[in-house]
Amino acid sequence: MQKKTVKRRDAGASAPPSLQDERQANDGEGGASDQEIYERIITSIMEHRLPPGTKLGEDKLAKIFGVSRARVRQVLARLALERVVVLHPNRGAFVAEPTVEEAREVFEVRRPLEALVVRRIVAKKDPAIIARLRAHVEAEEAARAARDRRAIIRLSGEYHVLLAELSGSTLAARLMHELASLTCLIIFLYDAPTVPACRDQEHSEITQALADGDEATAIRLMTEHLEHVEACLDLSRGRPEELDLEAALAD
Amino acid sequence: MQKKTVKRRDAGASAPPSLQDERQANDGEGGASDQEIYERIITSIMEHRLPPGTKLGEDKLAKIFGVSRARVRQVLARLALERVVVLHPNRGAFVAEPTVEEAREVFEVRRPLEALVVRRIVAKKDPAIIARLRAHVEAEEAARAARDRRAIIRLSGEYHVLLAELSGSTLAARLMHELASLTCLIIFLYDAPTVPACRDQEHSEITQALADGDEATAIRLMTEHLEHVEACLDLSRGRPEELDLEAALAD
DNA sequence: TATCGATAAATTGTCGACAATAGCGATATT
DNA sequence: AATATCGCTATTGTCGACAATTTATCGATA
Repeated sequence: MQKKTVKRRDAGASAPPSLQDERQANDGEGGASDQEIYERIITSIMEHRLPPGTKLGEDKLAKIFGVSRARVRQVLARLALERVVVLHPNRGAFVAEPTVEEAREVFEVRRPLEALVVRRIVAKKDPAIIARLRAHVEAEEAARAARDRRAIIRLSGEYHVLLAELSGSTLAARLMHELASLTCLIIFLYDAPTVPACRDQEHSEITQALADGDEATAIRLMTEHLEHVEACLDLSRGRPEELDLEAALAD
Repeated sequence: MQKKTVKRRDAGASAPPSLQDERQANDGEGGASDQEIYERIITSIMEHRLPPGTKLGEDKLAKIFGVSRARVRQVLARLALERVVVLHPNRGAFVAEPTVEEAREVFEVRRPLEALVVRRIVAKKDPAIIARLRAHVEAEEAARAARDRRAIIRLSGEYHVLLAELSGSTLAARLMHELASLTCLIIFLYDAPTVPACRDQEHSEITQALADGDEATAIRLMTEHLEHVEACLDLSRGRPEELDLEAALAD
């Protein structure tokens, strides 16, 4: 057992704010750190490569990431606390399937939280913040131009996380990270087939209002943006499976 | 004592099966559940029996609760994710010491969140909810009459958690639970020696406004309540230790 | 005597092994 | 032939032991 694993785990309490999508070849051999495993899993979930309901077997993940099962277990526990996965006792971990109620609650909490973030950003009046926001919006537009739907959804959520991080409130950033992950799951579960594709435009407009220091407009645009996203969802019916099951039994 | 090179710890042959009997270690069963351990620790933290900065040794907690270290470790990890404890790598777990910035962020997020909860409660118009709130306020008054300052602080925070739970939003309840725990830590760290003792009164008034279905008044009272609590704190200076250290070094 | 270095002790991090439980398939029975 | 029961397998839950790192103590030396 002479693995030269010189893992530097610095500051477990500080979450790296920067979000990077590096698909490093740590599959099979070479250990991955907890943070890497966490980000790989949650990115896959946000991009819907792991659909809601997917079983996340501990042994399989351990093999995939080339680490021990205990490590995977820790990451799974963290994801469960963030409600991105659910843990069934003695059954294992599954990608969460938020109910309609939970979906509404997420948007309900996000509205005032996003307004708070916007107020903080406007109060800062920092050109560097605007620059980073513009760069992110450009990345979103690039993904949209490339028709990379998965990246579009993920980047769209990450815009709000970036906003919260740049606002300077670590608490708001943490909450937004969790809510954005859940929102990605919700969108994939309930989004109507017709993609509105209006979100990039709105992110750009919000960024512009922030650049102008127009707080009222920024908050209004943000609120409308969230309402648009929620309106594009089909929350009138239950989960697909539940609906199918009910319908099948009704016949 | 002729233990010169004793590396194995099982050499003593002291049977560990029933060491540290389970007098108050476990809450009734042969072993404490994760949830029980979690609640015991967080209640102690909220009541300031575990002051900020206290080291939470894994082995000690394992002995105290009569469970294995792995179990304690899980609970500690959960508390760390809730930011009630901080984990220093290779150093252990400590009760968190929120900074002034973090304290302000907590109140900043609580304000709109509490308003959201109040709106939900008013919309429900459920007499059972009012009854439970009144019962809780009575418990607060009883603790106040008994001069049980620790219980007062804990119950004061739990009033808001109860409010969020009764509002029907599991998400809001979860967030409020975390924010209330942090608020308890903040109050113990920064509360001025002069106890205002105005909180019970305000909880009662808020409950009355909710009973009347007066949303505007309830939100106003709640907002003012939070502002009062925050105003009673001494957030103008840093943490006591930091302040002392800085002052000492300045000379 | 004070500072620096080395050794010792205690605590945390990690892992593999064992036990328990749920799911599934085979089998036998009505 | 359909169903209920029993046993098997695969996966999760738990634990104790080992390794690594930090902290404390002690001794040597200038």
